[in-house]
Amino acid sequence: MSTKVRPGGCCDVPTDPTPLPAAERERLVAAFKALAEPTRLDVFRLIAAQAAPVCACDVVDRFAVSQPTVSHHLKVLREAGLITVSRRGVWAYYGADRRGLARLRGALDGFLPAPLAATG
Amino acid sequence: MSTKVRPGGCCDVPTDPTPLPAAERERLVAAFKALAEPTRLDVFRLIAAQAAPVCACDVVDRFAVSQPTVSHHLKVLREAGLITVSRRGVWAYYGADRRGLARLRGALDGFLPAPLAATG
DNA sequence: GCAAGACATTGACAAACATCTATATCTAAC
DNA sequence: GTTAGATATAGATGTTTGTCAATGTCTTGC
Repeated sequence: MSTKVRPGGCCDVPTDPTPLPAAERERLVAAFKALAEPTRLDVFRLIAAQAAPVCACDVVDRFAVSQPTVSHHLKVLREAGLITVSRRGVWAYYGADRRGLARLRGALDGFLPAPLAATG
Repeated sequence: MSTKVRPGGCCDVPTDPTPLPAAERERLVAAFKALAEPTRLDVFRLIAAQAAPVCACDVVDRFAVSQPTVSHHLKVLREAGLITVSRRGVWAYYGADRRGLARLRGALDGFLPAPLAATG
């Protein structure tokens, strides 16, 4: 409905968006934040482009920032649920977490109202 | 390919991700950054959930931050290509820019390598 | 023209963050 | 056990950013 006349007469009352649990919202914000930094986005894109997990040393080699900075970015991406890590000996291998990407995509789709999301 | 043996023997050389033009990368980062702030994400969700554009005054009414702060968030979202604004008299109406959302979604899909993106 | 109201801009400030150097931890090889 | 190398953590620093109060701009109605 929402045909209530406003005091100022500017418009109708907006409808409420789909409820978003606090935990899910926090995770979503963390994921967006993780991808919102140029270097970190490139790190993620490198990792996500591989068929197999990438050695951390290769990530360090590819970027113009220091090893601790790369390590920090990897940690942020991991805590955002976008990549996973597995260790073999002294090496750490990072791979894209497809569930994280799927969650992000699902959230994007959920932003639009149902009728419009279907059309375009 | 990429079966080259590394000096350290840790792994294969990672393949290059899909090239991302600087301008497109910048726009992508701006969009992620715009959604990476809790209040701003909620503002966007409110706007995107509507079938028709929302009056700015309604956004101000709904959030616990000041009017200038809301105005700032709206500007960030607009400059990120996620919402558009149209004015009628003294009022400003904000609506979701579906192209911005589509662009974001397309980027997410492009992160994974082709074979995996199809399956997962 | 003037007053009122809606929205945008400015300037200031505290918190968050990306980055570095230095150091710690942990594994493998000898 | 000691050394070397890969990765993670800690502390410091300059920049970015979210927020507010104050003010500016622009439109409407009298």
